[in-house]
Amino acid sequence: MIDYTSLLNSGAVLKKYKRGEFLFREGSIARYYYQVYQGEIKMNNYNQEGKEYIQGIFTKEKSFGEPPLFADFKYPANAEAIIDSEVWQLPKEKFLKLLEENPGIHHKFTSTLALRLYYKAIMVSEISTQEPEHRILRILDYFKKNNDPNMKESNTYKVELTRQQLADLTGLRVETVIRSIKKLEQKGELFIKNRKVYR
Amino acid sequence: MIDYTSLLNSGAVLKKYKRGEFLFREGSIARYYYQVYQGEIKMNNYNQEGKEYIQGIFTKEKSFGEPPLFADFKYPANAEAIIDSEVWQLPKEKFLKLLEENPGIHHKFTSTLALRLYYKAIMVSEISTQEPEHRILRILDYFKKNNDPNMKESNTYKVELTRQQLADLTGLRVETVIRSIKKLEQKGELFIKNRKVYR
DNA sequence: ATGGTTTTATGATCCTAATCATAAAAAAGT
DNA sequence: ACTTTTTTATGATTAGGATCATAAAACCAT
Repeated sequence: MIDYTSLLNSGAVLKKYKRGEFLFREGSIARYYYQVYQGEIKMNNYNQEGKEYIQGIFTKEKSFGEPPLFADFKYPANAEAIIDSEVWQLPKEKFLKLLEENPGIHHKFTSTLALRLYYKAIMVSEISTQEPEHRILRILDYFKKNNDPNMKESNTYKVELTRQQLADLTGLRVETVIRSIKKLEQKGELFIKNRKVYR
Repeated sequence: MIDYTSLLNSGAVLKKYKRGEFLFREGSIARYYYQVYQGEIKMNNYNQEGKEYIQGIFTKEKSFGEPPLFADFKYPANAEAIIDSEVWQLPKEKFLKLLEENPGIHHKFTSTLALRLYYKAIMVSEISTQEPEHRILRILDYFKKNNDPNMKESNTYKVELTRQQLADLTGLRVETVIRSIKKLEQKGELFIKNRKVYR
C-alpha cells in the first residue's frame, strides 16, 4: 500500500510476529498503522464459546486495521499472525501526517476503505440470506479476484485456504464446508485435486 | 454531511421519491452522490426467495451509496425509500471535485467510511457467530448510539424500527424477533410499552 | 523413521430458528 | 365509518446445519 521509502522516511519499523501471536486485540486503542511485509495476518473475532469469525486475511503489501485511525473507536477485532510474519508498524500521528502531506496516498486509502466496505456489504448479506454453498462460492470468487488481480475469470484458481478457514470466513462449521464443497464438485462448480480446491 | 450551501454551489438538486420507490439498483453504476434532505432511505438486498437484508437506514442529513464513487465497482445493494423522501443528488464528477478542493470534507468522508466499516465488521461477526437475542441487542444499541449521538447509555431509547425491520437488519425472521424481544423483556434487557420497544 | 499435530472425512443425532398457519390489533387509505 | 394493509402475536411442525464421535490421511518437527 505505502511504498517502503515513504514508510522508512516516516519512521516505520519492521516487527516480527510468530505464528499465533496477536498484534492487537479487539477493544484496544489503535496506535499504529500496519502493513504486511511478509507472511499472513488475519483479523478475527471469537465469541464466548470460542467460535471464530475471520474478518479478513492480509498478505504481502496489504495494510489492515486503519479504520480506527480515521475515526474515534476501538478495534472491532483482533489481529493474529497465521504464519510467522514481518509487519511494518508506523505510529498513528506519523501516518496521519503522511496522508495529510500526500493527497494521493490519502485518496488511495479512501478507495481501499470503500472496497473493503463493498466486500463486507456482500458478505453480511450473503451470510444472512444465503445458504452454505452459495456463501462458499462467493468467498472463493472473492479470493480468486483479490489475491491475483490480473487473474481471468476463466482461469482456474487454486484455493490456499483450509476448510476451517473457509468456515470461519463464512460463519459455517468445518463439517458443513467439507460437505458443501463435495456437493459443489458434483455440480461442477469447482473441482478437488488431492484435497485442494480449484475454482 | 455536506452543508446545503456547498451542495447548491456544486450543482446538487433535490429529488423526490415516493415510499417504496428505488433510487438505484444493486449492480448498477454509481453516477451520483446522495444525501437525505428529509425522509428515510434504506439500502438493501433481496435473495432469490425475496428475503431482504437491510444494509443500513439513512435519515436526515445522512449520505449513502458513496463507496462506489471512490473505487471502481457497481452498487452492492439497492436504495429504496422507506417513506416519501427528498434527497440531494450531486453528479459524481462534481462531488469528487468538491472533495478535491476541500480536504476537510474529504477527511470527513474517510471517517464516515471508517465508521461504517466498523459497524459492518461488528454486524457480520454478530450474524455469523451470535444467537438471535445477542444480535438484536447489538442492533438496538447501535441505533440508540447512532440516531441520537448525545444520548447517554443510561437513557431509555425508543426504538422506531418495526419487528420486520429488525429481522431484516439481523438476518432473522419476524417471528424469531418477536419471540426474542419477549424473552429479552423478561430478562430485563429492554421493555415494551404499547408494542414499542424501549432500550 | 517416528510421534505429534493438523486437516480432511463421514456417519448419527440433536436442536434451534425457519416455516407454516392463523388471527387479532393497529394504522393507513378512501 | 369502513375497507385494506401493515404490524404484532402465538402455536405446531419441519428442516438444515450444528454438534458429537471417530478415524484416516497428510503434514511437520526432530
